[in-house]
Amino acid sequence: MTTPKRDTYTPETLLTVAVRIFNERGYDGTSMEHLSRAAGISKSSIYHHVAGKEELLRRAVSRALDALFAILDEDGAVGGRAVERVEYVTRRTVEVLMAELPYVTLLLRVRGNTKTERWAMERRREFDQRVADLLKAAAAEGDLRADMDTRLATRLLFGMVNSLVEWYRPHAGGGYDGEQVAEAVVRMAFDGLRTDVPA
Amino acid sequence: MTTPKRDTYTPETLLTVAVRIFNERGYDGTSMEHLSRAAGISKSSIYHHVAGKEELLRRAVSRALDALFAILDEDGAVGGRAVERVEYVTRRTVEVLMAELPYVTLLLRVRGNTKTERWAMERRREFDQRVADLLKAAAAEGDLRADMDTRLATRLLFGMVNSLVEWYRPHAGGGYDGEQVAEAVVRMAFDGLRTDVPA
DNA sequence: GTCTATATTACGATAGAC
DNA sequence: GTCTATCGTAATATAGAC
Repeated sequence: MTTPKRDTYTPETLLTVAVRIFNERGYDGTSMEHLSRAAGISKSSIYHHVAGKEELLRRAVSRALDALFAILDEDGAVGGRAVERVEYVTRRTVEVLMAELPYVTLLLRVRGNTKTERWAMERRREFDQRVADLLKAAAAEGDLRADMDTRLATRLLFGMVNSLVEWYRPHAGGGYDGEQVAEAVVRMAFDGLRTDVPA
Repeated sequence: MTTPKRDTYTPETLLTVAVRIFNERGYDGTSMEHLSRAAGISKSSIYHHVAGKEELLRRAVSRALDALFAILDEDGAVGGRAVERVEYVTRRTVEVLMAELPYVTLLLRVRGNTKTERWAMERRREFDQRVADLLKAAAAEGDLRADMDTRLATRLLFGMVNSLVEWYRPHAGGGYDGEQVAEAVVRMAFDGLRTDVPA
């Protein structure tokens, strides 16, 4: 079994450090020198574990993408009324985003300067398209307001969800509970901020 | 008067080119060589117009910040019921974001690696705080749902608004009308996506 | 105002010792 | 597995001609 012997790096433990620095400085703003100082080993030692900077990026965004796509295969995302599936995917995306925060953060900030970045952007677009199809189905079933374009609604909804990476921090002093955030996102998106008044 | 004589660059016209490339490749991912090729002049010619890369960034984020702060001084943001002021600021922020799209985009993506970036982030936090105070007042007046933390609501609301920079493009083929987008944001944020049902 | 040429530093990555 | 030393390239910025 994989006993955590400590001390020496593996590609996975090195990735944890690298992703943190990538998110602090941006991928392009992070040099191997920055990574080596944060990891406490020399630049050349990093190359013993991974092929280079771009492999670290590829491992990170893959992890984020795998976690996001897995949502779409869960029971709550494949059965029942479309509007229920949309709510389910929304809530689960918030949860995955918080559970895999640094990896998803990196994914959402990729600019497309390298082959790895362009591949990540393309897979992310696929995920967005799958979600957009869900909203379209919910609108067709009459459960979403008809006066709003579904593609636009998808973008706003997931713009709100994805914005979590800009401020959500686990365990922070004034931090929010994960469940509280997911609930707030769903409430605001589907029922709105305004005090309920009789229609 | 400032006749647009064409052809030769000014700091302002150069900024237009630079901001576009900054947004395509990211600020750190953009070299002076990239800028010189995009502008059609040599690297050294750029230094004739501006002190360097960071001055271009400073000019860009200043323009974005000035436009955003100006909203808070407009009539609709200072008078009347707080919830009306929140709606006004939300709508106007969407409009400013679309009108100054490349500049605001750059502002929202700075990471804090340089003094200019840290200054921009600090001013942006001030703006966010001013908006958060507005929502707090609206909640105190009973016009926003009481079961949601106002700081959290502010973050979600402006997360949604700011996400526009990730996809909104003016004049695009399948593009949205600016007014339509602003209306959709306000509708979704305050009334929710769901079909209205009697309370 | 724009250019070519270049100084200087930083970068990603490798070689080879221990 | 980690290190020091270094290679080759690309970065920001400047010098000086036109």
